[in-house]
Amino acid sequence: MTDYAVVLATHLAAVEGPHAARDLAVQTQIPEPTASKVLKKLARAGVVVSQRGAKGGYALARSPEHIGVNEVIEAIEGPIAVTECSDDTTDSSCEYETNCGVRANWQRINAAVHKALSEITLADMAFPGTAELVSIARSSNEAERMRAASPQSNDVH
Amino acid sequence: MTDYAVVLATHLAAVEGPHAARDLAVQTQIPEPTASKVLKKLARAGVVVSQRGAKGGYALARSPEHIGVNEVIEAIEGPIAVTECSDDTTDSSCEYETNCGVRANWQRINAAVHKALSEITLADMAFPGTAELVSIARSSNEAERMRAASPQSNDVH
DNA sequence: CCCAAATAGGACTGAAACAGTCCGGTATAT
DNA sequence: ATATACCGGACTGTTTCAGTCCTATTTGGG
Repeated sequence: MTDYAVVLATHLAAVEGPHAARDLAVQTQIPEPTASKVLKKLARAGVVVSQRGAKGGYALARSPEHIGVNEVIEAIEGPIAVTECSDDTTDSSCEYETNCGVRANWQRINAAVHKALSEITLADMAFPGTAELVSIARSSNEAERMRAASPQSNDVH
Repeated sequence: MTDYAVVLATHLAAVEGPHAARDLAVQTQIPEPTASKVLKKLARAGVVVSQRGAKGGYALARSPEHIGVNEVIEAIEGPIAVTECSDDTTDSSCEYETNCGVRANWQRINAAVHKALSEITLADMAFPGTAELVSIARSSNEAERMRAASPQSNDVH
């Protein structure tokens, strides 16, 4: 579902102008009800704006270079997890300092992911420049090495 | 489960020396069978090494500063998703160029996440330096802004 | 003024993933 | 020999998720 959102948002970035949900579904090969659902979430999150009624449709809320893929992903999956250490009365879970230290640092991981994602804009996705294609080629070795490991779920979140 | 892995690995990085699964479970407040399961996966992926038999236990396979959290996370969840466009006969799913272009760029997102995660080592998690604490403070604004959005699942996976 | 087009919102369902547990097997110090 | 501790996998109940469908509500056009 998250990947659908990225595909749809990128398509909106590439073509520009309002699109009916049905048209987008056809053009992106995504089943229509699902595409509609995704677009609703994107609208709710403020990534796209919607126009109801006849001749209505969806369009990006801002210009593609000002929308990071993090916004698209978080619109679908909710905010990247922030494990709060203890907002509860019992701080018993914190009596082991080393463990608590880890949980405090957990947000560093989230921040890193968030930052990495926010640095990729829909403009990058829709109109990849040559400079960035190089960086893709360079990282393809890593990608292939990764593929060897375990065969499990997809999704980013 | 992924967060358990990070907690356990960080604990191994912080203390050093072999630890029995049971001890680790107690020290990290993680239910023992689950901790054991996680450790097995980490061993399988080569993040930690195991010593069987009496006086056995787990220890990091390498020094903490040479193990990125990406290794820990990928050991549990499998490699970060790589949506391959088409290794199939029918290239029908590629007849819409804009759509296919997106899928090609999808791996850029994965690469970015992978890179961000690999730049955080277990040493960073176990012994956070002051310099990096600054970067955490700086990014806490973002974190709080994120919190406002939608109330959904956690996990990084 | 009325109708058709199009989104908003939510209820519902079947399938998949996941956390957590448990057991029989194997290796190894004492 | 024996107690200790990891290895491997099977099993289960819960939860999440993708996908569908139905009923408003809004809006442009004849």
